[in-house]
Amino acid sequence: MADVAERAGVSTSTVSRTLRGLSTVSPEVRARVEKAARELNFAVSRQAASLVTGRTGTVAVMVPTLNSWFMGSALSSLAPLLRAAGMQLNVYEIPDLAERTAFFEHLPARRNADALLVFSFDLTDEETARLDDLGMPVIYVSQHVDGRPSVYVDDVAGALHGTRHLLNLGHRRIAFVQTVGASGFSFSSNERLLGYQQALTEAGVPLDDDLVVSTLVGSKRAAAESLGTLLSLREPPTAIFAEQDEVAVALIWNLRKTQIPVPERVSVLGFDDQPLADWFDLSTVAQSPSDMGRQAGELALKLIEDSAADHKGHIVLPTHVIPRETTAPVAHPVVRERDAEDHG
Amino acid sequence: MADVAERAGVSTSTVSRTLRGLSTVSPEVRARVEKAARELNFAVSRQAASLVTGRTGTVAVMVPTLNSWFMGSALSSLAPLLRAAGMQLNVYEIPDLAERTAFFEHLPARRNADALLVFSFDLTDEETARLDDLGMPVIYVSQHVDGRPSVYVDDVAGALHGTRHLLNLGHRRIAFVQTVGASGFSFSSNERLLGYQQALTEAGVPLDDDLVVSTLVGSKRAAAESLGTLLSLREPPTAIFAEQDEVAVALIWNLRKTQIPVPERVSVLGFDDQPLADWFDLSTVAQSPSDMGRQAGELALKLIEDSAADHKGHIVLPTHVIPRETTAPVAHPVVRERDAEDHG
DNA sequence: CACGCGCGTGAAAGCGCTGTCATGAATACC
DNA sequence: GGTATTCATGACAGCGCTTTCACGCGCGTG
Repeated sequence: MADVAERAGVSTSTVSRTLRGLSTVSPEVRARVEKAARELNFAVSRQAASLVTGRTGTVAVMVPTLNSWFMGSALSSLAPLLRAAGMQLNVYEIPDLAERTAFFEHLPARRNADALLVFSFDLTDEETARLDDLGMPVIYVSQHVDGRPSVYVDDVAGALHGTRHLLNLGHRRIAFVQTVGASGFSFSSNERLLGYQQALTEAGVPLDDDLVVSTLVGSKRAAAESLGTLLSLREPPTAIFAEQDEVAVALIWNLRKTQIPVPERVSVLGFDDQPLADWFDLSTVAQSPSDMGRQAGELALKLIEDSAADHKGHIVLPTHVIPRETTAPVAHPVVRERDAEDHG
Repeated sequence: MADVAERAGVSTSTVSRTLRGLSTVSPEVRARVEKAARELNFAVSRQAASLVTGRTGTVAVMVPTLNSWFMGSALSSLAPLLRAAGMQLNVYEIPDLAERTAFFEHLPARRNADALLVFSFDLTDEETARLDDLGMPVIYVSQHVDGRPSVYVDDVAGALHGTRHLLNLGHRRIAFVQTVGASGFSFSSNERLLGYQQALTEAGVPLDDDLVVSTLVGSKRAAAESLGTLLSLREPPTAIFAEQDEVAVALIWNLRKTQIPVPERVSVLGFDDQPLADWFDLSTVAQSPSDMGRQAGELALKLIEDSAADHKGHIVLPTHVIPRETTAPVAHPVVRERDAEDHG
């Protein structure tokens, strides 16, 4: 910076003021300084600046993985927003328990960021408490923590609407396929299950535990097993609601393999609306991680700007049912009508 | 740090030495300092440290998007590697030309990182030159730049082997579908085309410009148009080699829609081997972005460690043909045999 | 017993910025 | 026309750390 100052024939104070866009610099001087800075290829060291301002100009995000549609979309909308605000984006990928423990032990983000966005972790109370005295705003994304700023999708409503869609098509035997996935990654399982159950109850359809199965995400084989369980029930489902598109697609893949037509014989509904869903013409419940990323980013910037704001409200995002080609009216209306009479 | 020093009854120098693990600290003092640091929940400020050491403990990556299988995989393998080395990961997402210009104008990474990984950009000479005097190791990933450390996949060989696979199945009319995508994002188009041409030439099959078409990535409609072009040729292809899995899948989607059986009537071969390929049972040429990320990360750490190393060699990664269900022997061997006689 | 040497430690000088305060010039006011 | 006021600018302290250098102690050596 001294070099720039010398070249422009001013003091470092003036250079600093110019480069930070303060208004108390005369236009000619500003021009001179900017020219010098450009010529010398100068960029302010955030490190040095942060030392005195106490602000790092960095937002840290803690994510379970970078390799997923969900995180990709969320970060992809978050990043430009931060850049526009002159902030850097620091990523902590915490894929397993060991890393997680290490993270909470050392809190490497401490003093190295102005805010932390925690994505999709089911944190323990201890962990949350640890983040509380991190000395910076912490925003919980894709999860809700009482009394802390959170941004998340309304999974209950999403599953409720999805299930209603199937009910409206005449289905009564509706299975729900839960996901067991990477540890520590919260898939909001319970909330989605809850919405499913709520819709059934509301429609007067009794809950049947046999219709709720779990499967491993990303495994065709595991999907085949779950499918087998459902298809070998005394009264198999006419529709399957999978908690995640990937699982829905795995089910469809197996159904096709077995020559069971979708949706003629079995309707399949997903949840997420990731690109894969479109490729498979999968009916699904859409959520928007990019909206989530954006909202979370905006909230972070707001809290950094004005830490007194102390926003503790939750931002809840909507879902939308997207009917495509894998859901259709139930195949045997006659049987259904008798059911209806039973309940009437 | 002063607090820790006071509590432990030593000078800040000693605290600094202890916390950095220097050996010139007596065991008793070390224990005292560590205890004090733990009690005060103290963590060294990287900012302040970097001010004097000149090292930021940060690696910057410049990526065109975060929302893609390729980037997700690459970063997902890069991140833990950096964390293990005590480095932070700083992400610059440059999705469009405006951001790109801004990035090269201000070079925000300057002095805020110890190394820069540039992913998948087709940089101009000017831009490369600009990065040259960034004052830190710059590693080019998924692209090669002469005289600069680069890590990339051997696209020519990949396309060569992919095309050979189709040739070996008896195909002679093999189309190649190029990708026109997000601007600034390099898909190595030319290299893959080159490999394709090389294989044909090597097999004595004349190049036919009609068999090379371009399409927009991620658009079913665009794929339909390209497909239409190929299917309305006087002598349509019996196999299609798409430069990217996503395009291959879009082609298959359209072929199925039109009741043209894959691979019985037309073989389709992709390139990338992203998860989508597996879902569609797509035969493809596999590359490993996670290997790429790892190699690039290791190279970055090496260059940071020992800037004298001045590694300018290129790391070239292999590809593998993965035959699945969308490539099969050509349908009309009779015609082919006559062809073969023609060339004999 | 004197001397030199290594070892553990502390004092102090910055690293590159920002922010306060002082300064002087230009403008405004009575 | 003299004083008050604004305004642009510069000098300088200090943010929290690392790193040199100097110091003093205890040891081995001649």
